[in-house]
Parts: sequence; structure tokens; C-alpha cells
Amino acid sequence: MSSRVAHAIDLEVVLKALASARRLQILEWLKDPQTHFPPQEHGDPVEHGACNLYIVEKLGVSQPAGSRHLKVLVDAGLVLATRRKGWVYYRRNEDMLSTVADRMAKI
Amino acid sequence: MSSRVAHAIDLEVVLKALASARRLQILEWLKDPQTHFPPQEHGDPVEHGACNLYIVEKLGVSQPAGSRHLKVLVDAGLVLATRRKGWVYYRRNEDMLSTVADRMAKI
DNA sequence: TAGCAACATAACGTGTTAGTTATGTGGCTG
DNA sequence: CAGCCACATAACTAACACGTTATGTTGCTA
Repeated sequence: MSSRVAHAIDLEVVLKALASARRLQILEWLKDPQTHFPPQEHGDPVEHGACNLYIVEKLGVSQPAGSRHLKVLVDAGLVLATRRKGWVYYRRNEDMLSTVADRMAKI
Repeated sequence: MSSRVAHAIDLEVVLKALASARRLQILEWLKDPQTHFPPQEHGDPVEHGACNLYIVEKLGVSQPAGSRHLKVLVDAGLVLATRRKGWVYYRRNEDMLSTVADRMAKI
């Protein structure tokens, strides 16, 4: 069992967040930030994830559109944000993702 | 291993179909049709599932709205439809549901 | 502390989703 | 074979999702 109790998830909110090719793509990229994004000066890609700008750029949409996709993922609890030196880094919330996977096994 | 090879699933389509409180509810009801729906004259609830009208009625929406929710689930492959004596019965596609669960474990 | 770079918010257009009522269709059944 | 019952389709509306450009805000940094 995990060291912290998993929050009760709102399955509809989580699934709406996941039901998007762009957001699925972001989660996929964040599995291995070092491979998918340029090196970062501040913020270790492995520890803190990839910064907003890089993700937005790679998505190929405008900055507000990209930021909103990230916000949807954060609001659903699937991705964690870290602010650091003026940048915001995003990484997968593996606890949440496995909670979701467990829940989906009972659907 | 299953007797038939699982189709490659379109995760976005499946998740869009699942990202709805009403449709999640339908899938939940269909886990145990006998408990959640009135007895049926034709079509065994366990074998064939619950008929359209009962599901629509229990959803509390209009007949077209309910039918469309069912169509979304069928189109995504999550639910199977059986036409029989003028009724249409719906049941869970457990193969597909476990394929989806497996896929979600790798997300 | 002035400026700028990163990100957020606002405002808007457009396509999609989910609901409605009205109507069509097709196959039991009397 | 006439009627009806179950379900599908059409047409419309309201709300939401997702994209854009324009503008705010925040906090490094020179």
C-alpha cells in the first residue's frame, strides 16, 4: 500500500481530462522528459519535469491553448506543477495515474 | 489469453465515451441488469442485457437522448447490442472493458 | 528599479455535445 | 394487413470545449 492514502477520484473529471489526444500526448512525453524536451538550465527534467514553454511549443498550439491543456491535467490531479525561478515545470503524478488505472480495472 | 485478438483501441474515442456520468452509470447498471431493471418477457437479462426503454427510463432523459448515449457506448465498442423481437438489448463488452483497463495501466 | 521573459487571463469565434420535441421506420401482433 | 410499439433520425437550442489574438501579471535579472 502507498505511503499516503489516495484521494477519492472524480472519475468523470479525470476521464474528461484524459479524453484528448493532445493531453494524452503530453502525458506520454512526460514519461521521459529528457528524450522529448530540450535540456533545461534550471529544474532537473527528471525531478521537476518539463517547462511550460517546451510543452506548448512541441504541441504546436498557441501558448494560452497549451497552458490550458496543462491546467486541465493539473486540475484533474494527473500532473503536478512546480514553480521555479520564473518557470513552471510539469511532471506526471504517478500516484494519481496508478489510482486511476486501479479504478479503471473495476469499471 | 483471450480466444480472439483484441482490436487496437482508439483510446481517445473510448475515453470520450467513458467521460460522461450518464454513460458511466449505464455501465454500472449493466454489471447487474437483474438488480437494476424490471424483469423482461423476452431476452434474458443476464445473457442479452437490458432493453433500451428500461435504460432510457432509468436515466431520466428523453428517449432520443438515452438512445444516443447507448449509441456512443456501442460505437466505442464498450457495449454490445442485440436486436430481438422488436427490442434492442444492451450488455457490457467485457473483453473491450478489460482491454481498456489494460491499456489504462500503461498510460 | 526598469525591462523583459514566462506564464495567466480575457475576449471572442467555431465546432461539438447533450438536451429537447417532432417525426420516421420497421417489425410484432391482433 | 392494420395498427402499434420500440427505436432511430431530424431539427433545433444551450452549454461547453478548444482554438485564436490581445493584454495582464509576476518575478528574475541586468
